[in-house]
Amino acid sequence: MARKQGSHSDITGPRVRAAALKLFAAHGFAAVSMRQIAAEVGVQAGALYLYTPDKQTLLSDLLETHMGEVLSAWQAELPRIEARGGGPEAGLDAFARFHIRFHLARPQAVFISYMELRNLTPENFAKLEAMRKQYEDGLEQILIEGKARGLFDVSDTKLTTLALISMLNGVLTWYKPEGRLSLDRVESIYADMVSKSVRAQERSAQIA
Amino acid sequence: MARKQGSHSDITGPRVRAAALKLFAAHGFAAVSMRQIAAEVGVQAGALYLYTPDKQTLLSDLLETHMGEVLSAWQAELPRIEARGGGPEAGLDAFARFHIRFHLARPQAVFISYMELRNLTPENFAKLEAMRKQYEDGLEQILIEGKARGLFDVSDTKLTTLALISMLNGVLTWYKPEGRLSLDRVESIYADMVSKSVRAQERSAQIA
DNA sequence: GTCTATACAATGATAGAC
DNA sequence: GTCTATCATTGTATAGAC
Repeated sequence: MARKQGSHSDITGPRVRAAALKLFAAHGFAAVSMRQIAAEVGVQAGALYLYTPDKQTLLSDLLETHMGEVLSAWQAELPRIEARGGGPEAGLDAFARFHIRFHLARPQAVFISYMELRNLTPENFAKLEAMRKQYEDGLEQILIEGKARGLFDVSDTKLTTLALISMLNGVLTWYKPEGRLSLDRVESIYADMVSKSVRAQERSAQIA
Repeated sequence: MARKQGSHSDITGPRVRAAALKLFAAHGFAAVSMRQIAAEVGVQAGALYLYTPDKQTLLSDLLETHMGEVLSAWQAELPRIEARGGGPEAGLDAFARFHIRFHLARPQAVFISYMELRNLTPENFAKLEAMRKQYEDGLEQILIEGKARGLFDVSDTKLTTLALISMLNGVLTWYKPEGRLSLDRVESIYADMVSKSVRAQERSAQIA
């Protein structure tokens, strides 16, 4: 029989995206059906097409929204770095802590951002790649400046940028909020490893 | 004993696994159909079931074979570490270089080993996790020994193990054999970052 | 051992009733 | 705006011919 008649487009739209995000993160884009998403929302499959032209667009909207949030959140972080002196060391520490904190607060969006890129159309993929590159460039600039000042010993800033981000992303694969380590502790350990891995050697014995 | 004209089980079996590996890595387990795998091999879909009971087993066989190769290859590497003195510093360097080299030689298998774990049945997943843990323990033992000797400054060996492996795995996302950096160079840069990120501070100025 | 043929559920997406 | 009903297609897997 006829179920609810109410107009819910303003609330159902976000719920559709939330359900898709949750299910894509849990099972993968290709493994999740529109019917599953609809069931999670509590509507029929056909109703989803009021909120997205197709499944592919639903995915790319989630990814673009996420990367947009990453970029603007990092922009918002920059004044805080200046307040700490603004040098490359402060910047690198801030980047590591920001990355850990922000990503752990949005594990599902981060997860699909790294897993489901290949399910995007070439156009959508290119747009996401450009945003990701912009974020990476923020870190690389810090490395470049630190290297120029002799603070960092980095032979290849591009490679090092990617290596550091990979290390930081790894936290997603194991971190559990109820685990033995607090978020602050995890942040500090990672920030310390990042810092040490690029720091120029103080004059002292090298290992053989 | 009637001779058959197309007896190829000894060659078709490996080709089925090779095709599945290639397609799973390229598009994801859930996105690849048995029909696609069959087309890649050049047989009909039904013929695949001569070589695997089902799609899920095809995946878990690929992953278990790969992890078995990782473990035995690392075992084979241990004598080489002894030859270099056998200390934690030599061990850590050897691990980083081994991991980079071995993984870059099998990018597809490594890729699905990290991406498709969630598509395994709980039993198959548990088996794979145990093998992965065994590999990680090899690295953690090096860190534990280095920490005990005062060579490494590592506050949490488990977390550091995961962070280092994440960093090393990252090479897969960007390395191209025809790129601007040689494999040796990449190996060296990563091994250097790994080494520095855990090395105990020589006495000298700390950053503020 | 490999094929064709097929079973039969599930998929993404659309049309039209209310 | 949501529903039911439906479309063409594709999914995994099996049966039986040769």
